[in-house]
Amino acid sequence: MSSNENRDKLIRTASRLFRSKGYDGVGLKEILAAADLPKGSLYYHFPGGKVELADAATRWAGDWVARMLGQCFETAMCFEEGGVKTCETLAANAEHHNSVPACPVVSILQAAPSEPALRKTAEDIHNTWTAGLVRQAERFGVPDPHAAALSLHMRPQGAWILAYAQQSGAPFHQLAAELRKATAG
Amino acid sequence: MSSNENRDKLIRTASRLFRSKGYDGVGLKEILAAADLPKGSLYYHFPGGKVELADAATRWAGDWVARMLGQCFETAMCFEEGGVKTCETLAANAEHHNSVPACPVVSILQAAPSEPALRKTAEDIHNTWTAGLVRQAERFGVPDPHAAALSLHMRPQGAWILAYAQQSGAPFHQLAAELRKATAG
DNA sequence: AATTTCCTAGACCATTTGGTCTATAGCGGA
DNA sequence: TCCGCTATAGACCAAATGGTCTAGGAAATT
Repeated sequence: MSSNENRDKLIRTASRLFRSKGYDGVGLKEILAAADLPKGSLYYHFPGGKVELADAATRWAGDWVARMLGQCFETAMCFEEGGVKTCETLAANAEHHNSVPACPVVSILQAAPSEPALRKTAEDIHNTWTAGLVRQAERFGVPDPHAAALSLHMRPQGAWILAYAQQSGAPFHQLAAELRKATAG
Repeated sequence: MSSNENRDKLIRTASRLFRSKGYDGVGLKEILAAADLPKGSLYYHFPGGKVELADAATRWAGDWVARMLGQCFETAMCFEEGGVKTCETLAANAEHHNSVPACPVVSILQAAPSEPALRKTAEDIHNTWTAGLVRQAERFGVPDPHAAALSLHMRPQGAWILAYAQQSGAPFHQLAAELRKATAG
């Protein structure tokens, strides 16, 4: 068995489950059953146990989001359009999978008080996202790039909470429409 | 012992802990220790156990938010100002307690897949908030009240996530400033 | 063929989980 | 005084939790 195959399977499975039920809502038992792997594999690949696995899974999903953000903004004609594309991508994903997983960072955030490592992970990922948005805002010559980046971090984040709550892509579409109006008007 | 005294203490304690560590991140043991009450009291007041307690705690906190929203908008001169006041209130709370608890609904949302009752609770509270915002938007003669209400639900929700993540009121201030600018310009 | 390395397999452990159940303390009314 | 009700008190339970540890299989290296 190529080592990384099962390691990656653990990461993908864990990410999916954590994003659906939260860090504390998922047991190792459930993750291992879903990945069809024994406990030995987990503790071989992740000696740090559940926390290390969650860390890896969250960074993996966080990178996916960062890349997605990059693509949405690279192909956009202005800053707001990047936000629109982001929302549409998140909505499309929701509709494709017929379910809305939580933002990967949010799914581990509640465990932060008990697991300091995860707080650090969440902070790192948020910083990456914000830094990327700042860069894009600067690229488009937005007046206050930092404020614009924070704004475009907050708004999809809020839409994501509502989308997760009602398990629907509608809030993403709502936000996309709103951002589109801001561009035109 | 007046019955409702300890019942309320359980609700307040549970709400605080759930909002800090999430539904699955808090055990009954911890709640009872924090409230200094035995298990018998919990199951007397809440025969449904943890779920019923979480339900009561979330509705209690959700009502607080709804009343807060009401006050912020009643005393405002326009719709956006209501949003500004809401953000400032949330920021003030964060700074007063030197900690940012999660939105009460968010704190139980991740348990929804396993506990359908809590999904219903979350939905009810979100509907209450949105309905209140729609009413206010109508009162101020906002063009599209429903869209405006959803927008002003999403945005503080997103700010709340960031505030919770970095345990700081700053995101609320950032959003308040942004909304203030939208009023003026 | 023997050895070494990598990874899987899962038994086993102490602790904690949510939940049930019985006993009883305190008190108001008869 | 005795009763009956409310509420507390916590022992107790089966199941699940995250984590450790030993054994072994598979394949590459010698």
